[in-house]
Amino acid sequence: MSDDTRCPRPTYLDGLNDAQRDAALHGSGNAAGPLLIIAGAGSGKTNTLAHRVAHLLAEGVDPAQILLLTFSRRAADEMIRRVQRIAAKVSPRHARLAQGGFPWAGTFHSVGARLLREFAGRIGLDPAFTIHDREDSADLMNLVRHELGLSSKTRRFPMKGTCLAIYSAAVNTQNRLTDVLQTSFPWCAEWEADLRQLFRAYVEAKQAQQVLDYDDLLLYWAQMVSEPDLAREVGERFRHVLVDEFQDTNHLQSALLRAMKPDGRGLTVVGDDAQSIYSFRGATVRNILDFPDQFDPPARRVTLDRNYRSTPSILAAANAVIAQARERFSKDLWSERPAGEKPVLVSVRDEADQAAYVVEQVLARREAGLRLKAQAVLFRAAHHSVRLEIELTRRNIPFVKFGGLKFLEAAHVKDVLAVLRWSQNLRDRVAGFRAIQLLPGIGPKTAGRILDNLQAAAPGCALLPEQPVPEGVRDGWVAFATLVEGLGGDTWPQPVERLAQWYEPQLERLFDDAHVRQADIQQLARIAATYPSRERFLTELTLDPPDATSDESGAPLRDEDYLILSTIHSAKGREWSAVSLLNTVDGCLPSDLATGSEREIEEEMRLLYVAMTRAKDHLDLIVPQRFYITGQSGMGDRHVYASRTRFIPNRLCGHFSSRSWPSIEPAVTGDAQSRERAIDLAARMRDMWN
DNA sequence: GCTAAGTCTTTTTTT
DNA sequence: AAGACTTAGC
Repeated sequence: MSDDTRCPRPTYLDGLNDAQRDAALHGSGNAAGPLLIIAGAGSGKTNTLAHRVAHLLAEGVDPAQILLLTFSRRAADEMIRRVQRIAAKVSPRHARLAQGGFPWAGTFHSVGARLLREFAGRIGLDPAFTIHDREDSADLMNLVRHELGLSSKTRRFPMKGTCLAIYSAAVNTQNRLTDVLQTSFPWCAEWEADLRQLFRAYVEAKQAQQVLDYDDLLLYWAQMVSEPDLAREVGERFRHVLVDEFQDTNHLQSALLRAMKPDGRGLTVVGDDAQSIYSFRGATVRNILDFPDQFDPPARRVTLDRNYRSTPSILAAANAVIAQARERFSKDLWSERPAGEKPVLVSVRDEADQAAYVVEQVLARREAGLRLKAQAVLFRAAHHSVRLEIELTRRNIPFVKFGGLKFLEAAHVKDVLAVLRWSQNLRDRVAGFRAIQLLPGIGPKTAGRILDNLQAAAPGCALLPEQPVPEGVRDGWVAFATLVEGLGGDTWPQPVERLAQWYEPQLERLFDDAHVRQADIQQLARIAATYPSRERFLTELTLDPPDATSDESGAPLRDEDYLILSTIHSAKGREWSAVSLLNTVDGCLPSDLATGSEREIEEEMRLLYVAMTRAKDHLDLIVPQRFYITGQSGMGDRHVYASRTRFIPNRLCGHFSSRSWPSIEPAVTGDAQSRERAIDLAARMRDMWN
């Protein structure tokens, strides 16, 4: 018997290298033990996982038995597309099977929502529960906070966002409140007793209104599978559970995986500890570092360290940066591509020059034949790109921005959605509270009273127009109440259009830039029309919000060429031929707000690593020398000097080339001047801390 | 009881 | 630069 027949290698696996194939084929047959794939940046992770899924299909696993957990909806779609392409190579039957889709592919949160709706009856949950996004949750927290009288304490009580952050951290890390306060929010520790009371009331409020927040989607899921019978039932339904971006899962998520797959059989997780960048959301590198030894026998580990993306020069620099990290699965990425050019450290005077430099480079590369879409500008915080956005708009260069303020978070969009949500569920206090106050002359007091009345009354909304409101508002209120009552009767998407019509005068009254916002409302109506019903629209929008904001520059058409602007977090998993990183400066990266502990600083270092490893061929790290202080009157000249990020100390400079822009005139006075400035600089740096 | 104006705090990354 | 809270005025 020849080797070939004993180990037949299906041709659809031909494109993989040895390690990738090893991962794809792991545990062929039924006895697939737990598998950890450490997949470095650009090592073909998605491809490997997609092959593994296709291989499972080839072995006869039904797509409905595969639970595929990814970080974002977009990642899930991409994965499924690839699986379908590979399955087409296996056989026509498998192609059809894959074409039918994977019902259980998505984010932890969206899969959680689906499971909970299905099992709602058995865990005492209303199957029609609504889902609050972060801002809704913060609003509810605020409501409760006021009701408990915590806002009028003599010493200032933490604000709604902080309260929610503390609550969320406690839930996601599964730590005690005391510990969470101690480690992450020491300045709020004095409020522990009040916070505990607040959180208890917050949970009760959610339950009274049949509302779940993001954390609940995981928490209820975890609670559900902590019941042995349900755990077995859910665990058996999914013969295979595959988790992407495992380094960014939190304690709660790993607990829930373990509950479903106690012995790890059928469990595959993929990740890269060097790219863990979500600890602010409770994610912990420990999940991936400790994964193998959770099981007996321990999980098999496969490392993918061959990089197919970047030039060796870029990889060498990125490896040198991440080598400074303290704890990780050691791996250095390698590549067989030609060396390429070193990453460039570009020194510019200020943010205005930074924007000008980026535009010049982007245009030059486009002249050289590189499409805008193959280029990206990355940054730590969404507002870092403001200058550049202005410059791009002025120069008529189309761009799309990822990350930062979402379309759905804009006040006017939230207003319309609040009315729509309230019309669906009049007991939704958060939506109602916001919706009712849209009427001029009605504030928190009247709104609260109306909601109390509705709560007390029997379900059904016949009495809405009769609610007590101040005299001058009567007519407006009756018109509004009638509209809200009528929305349920219209066929979708009529309600959104009627609502938009009603909202227009409010828009004029509330905002100076009403016409810009009006465009967003129309955009919302267009998005709404792509959903089959009001219910589906409202529930699915919270979990899968549209990606990019429709900017004033006008959203570029799909087939048009445009430049990508993105926060580093939103750039996860993506790649471009040329990447420019803005503000590679201490204070921005690491962010001033994240230098509290060594753990936070390490995460900022990984952030730089993630940014660098997005680049295939060209990488510019831009270092503005000074920053103007915002908030000063008129054309103030107050500024601070910044220095290159601490993650690229001098001893690593050999991995980079350096340049200044605009190029320094070789004038005799140049040196003297710059030295004088340097002395000045040191004094100012000290002054910053006075 | 509502709104508008003024003061003080917080300020990132996202499902 | 925005949001939360307080205070003054209608």
